Amino acid sequence: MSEKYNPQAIEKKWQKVWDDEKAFHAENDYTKPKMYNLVEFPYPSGQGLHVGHPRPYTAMDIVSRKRRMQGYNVLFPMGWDAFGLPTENYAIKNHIHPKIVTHNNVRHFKQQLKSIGYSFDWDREINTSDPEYYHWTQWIFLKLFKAGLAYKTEMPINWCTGCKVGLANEEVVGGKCERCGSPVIRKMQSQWMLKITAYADKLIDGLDDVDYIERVKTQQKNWIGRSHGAEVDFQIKDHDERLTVYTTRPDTLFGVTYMVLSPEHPYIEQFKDEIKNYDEIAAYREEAAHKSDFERTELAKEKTGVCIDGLTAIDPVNGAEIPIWVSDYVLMSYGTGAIMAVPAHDERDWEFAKKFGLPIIEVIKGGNVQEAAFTDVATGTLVNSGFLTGKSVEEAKKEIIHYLEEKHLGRPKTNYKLRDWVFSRQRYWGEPIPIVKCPKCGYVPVPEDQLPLELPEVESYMPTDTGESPLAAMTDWVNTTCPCCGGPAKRETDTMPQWAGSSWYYIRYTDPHYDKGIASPEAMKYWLPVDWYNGGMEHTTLHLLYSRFWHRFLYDQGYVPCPEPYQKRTSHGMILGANGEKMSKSRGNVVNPDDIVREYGADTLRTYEMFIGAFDMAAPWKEEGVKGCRRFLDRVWKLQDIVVPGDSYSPALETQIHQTIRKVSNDYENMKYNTAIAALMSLQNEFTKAGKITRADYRVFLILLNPVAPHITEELWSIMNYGGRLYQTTWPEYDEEKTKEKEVEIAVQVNGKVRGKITVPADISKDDAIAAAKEAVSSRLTGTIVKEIYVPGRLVNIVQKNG
RNA sequence: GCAGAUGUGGCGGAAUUGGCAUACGCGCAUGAUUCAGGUUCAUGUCCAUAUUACUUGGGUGCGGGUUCAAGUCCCGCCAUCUGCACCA
Repeated sequence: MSEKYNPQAIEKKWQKVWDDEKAFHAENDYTKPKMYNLVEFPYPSGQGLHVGHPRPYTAMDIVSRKRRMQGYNVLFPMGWDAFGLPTENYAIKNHIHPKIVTHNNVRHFKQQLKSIGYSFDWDREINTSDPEYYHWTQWIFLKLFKAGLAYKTEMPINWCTGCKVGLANEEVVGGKCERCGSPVIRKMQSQWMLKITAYADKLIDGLDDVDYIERVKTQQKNWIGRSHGAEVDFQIKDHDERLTVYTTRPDTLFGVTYMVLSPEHPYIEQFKDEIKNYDEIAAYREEAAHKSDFERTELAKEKTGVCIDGLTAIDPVNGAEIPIWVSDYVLMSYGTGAIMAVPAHDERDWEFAKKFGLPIIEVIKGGNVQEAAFTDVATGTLVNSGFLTGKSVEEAKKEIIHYLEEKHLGRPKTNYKLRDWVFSRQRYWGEPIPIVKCPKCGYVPVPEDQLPLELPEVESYMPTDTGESPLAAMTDWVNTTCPCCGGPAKRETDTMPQWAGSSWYYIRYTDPHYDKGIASPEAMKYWLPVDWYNGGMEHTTLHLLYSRFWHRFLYDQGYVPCPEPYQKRTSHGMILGANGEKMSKSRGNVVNPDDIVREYGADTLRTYEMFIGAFDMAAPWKEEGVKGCRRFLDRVWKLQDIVVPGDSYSPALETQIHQTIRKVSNDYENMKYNTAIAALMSLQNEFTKAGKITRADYRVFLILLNPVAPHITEELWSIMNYGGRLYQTTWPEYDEEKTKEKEVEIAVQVNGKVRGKITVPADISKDDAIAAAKEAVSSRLTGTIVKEIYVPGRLVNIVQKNG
């Protein structure tokens, strides 16, 4: 009789063996077939790992372990996205240097990850807050700057009127500061920006050449939001100036009944003296400044606005005089900050027109525009539209743009919803932006041989009263000389956002200690692109897009060998709390993986995380389910007591074993871990029921289970004396012929309802199958048979008509 | 509001992409083992209905439709979840 399964002892033992043997070291042997598997590196927060982290990590660990056994040189690295706001806030509160906080958190995370037995190559560990790492983050920024893709502009930020600091959106709760409760307003601040919009087309088109799950592609495309439309110029009455708007529907130009300016539109100041109700408009603008873009568009149901008294626009096609309004549903950040409103054919315009009693003119036939906006582009025909009347929407678009171009009243224009990337943070715990501000030379890059520009030690991590970074108080550090003219100058005190370090980390893993560049050309040529990158859906539009942007830029500059960083992208679902809600400290439903490892073992944790449900869907954590997985592993452990000699599979189970090898091999690659485990459970049930298992059966079973539960299988491998290490074994093959059943049970339906079942040879002919089926349900065949359907291996359906 | 997804037993979820709905696991019930509890093992478990039978009917969020056949395809609703650019 075997000893009791004791995961705590077994797991520690094998983790040490793997470490000592450098079992999962990615070799720099560039002649082998490679596979680069990547998971999103964690932000080492003070809370430690929660059970959401192991889901993607275990999934990719399974693929990595399997591929190693199939002969691949696998790179499966791990590191730390270590700069960030919560660490800084913790440091401010507790007066501890963020470096120390980060160090402690990383130590804790690493110990947790090690206890789960991941096959990471720890020799390639990186940390974005390490100067040796951010040296190259800063270097990339300088390249962007020199290419004209980094620039400074005035941007509104969230400003806490109490703390007098800039706040992250997340720190603003209901328009108030999360910490002190004071109102938050939008304040203009000079910010570094990266011109990601210059790469909008490349980022869309690049998606054609990569293997991303469809919803990631769709979401990125929608986020970039490319639309083809036109800019139209409206003359302002009695002035030389024209008001330019962007529209995707120039065909509806005859239906314009008013214009709307964003409250921040420069014309409001420019025409201040002409506007009779300027005070009212200024008050409205003040009010809008308290709302975020999100709130402004969300409050769509209660539209607000003020009509400008004193300015009128002229319709370029029919000369009609059109009133100009100001409303916050128009955003300065999209298009030109002004729109032409066509209430008959746009929902937001329609609601606004209804509320303020503005006219609604139908220009496309098909709906009842007094009841609702008619927005169907496909079927509509133009009416009330002068020379466009009678044309389809498509034709009218072309014609009107042609007309506007000819008269110099407009032009075709492609627009993007994507906005440039705000790259400045007025914070301490981030990469210093390596720029010097010289009164003579302007913004001057720090020479590359002076990188890394290290973060100086400061006394307080609190931003200054003026909203500048804490670095601004470090006069020794701030005051410097201009690298260009040698005169006195000041350093930039803003730091980079956390996204910076994570935008290129996958490059650094290929050669983490290289000191002449981001990584050696040989390492990049061999390892890049990442073959498979798995991460959360929540990173689709920000991190994933930002890193694709940086990579594409580096490619255009000749620094990386391929245009796209990630060949394949998949996404995991969230692990929710037992109550079906997102896990969070405030909801009190967080589960710590340490507790699961301690009570049930890492292999049970891994198995449950994979068995919990479809990998790409959210699933609630249930401790009862964990127990079921532990029971499964207990049964696997006990199989050792019923092993019988035998170099081949049990004849009775041979078909099922070959089927299981096929299913598990395919399911691991297709991220269907739950059904792979279900198939292994079924096989284990068969072994237990049979009361015996041959050495060959057990051997292949252990290999198949190994990627999911590496410790217990390695231990059993050793107990069974199969020789060597399981992790060094070759992945099993299956024989397609041997997966085929000799006999199959098929359903017999009469008029689509199952009325019986028959067992027939798998290769039975259609006629024989139908004949056998008819016999099985003969008592029910009372009418005239009108149709007979045979689906091989599935069913026979006999359709009859009575009477 | 915009964008992306999801909805199947008491619960987590399967279903080869139009072919026997509910695999696998949990829970529960009954029995065995045990002084007992736990563990372990065996059997059963979609709902209703009938039965000393292998009965009959219903059933994949709701309402329609296509088809010999629909969880799967089409049209229209409803509900829930995720993201929205300074959390990462």
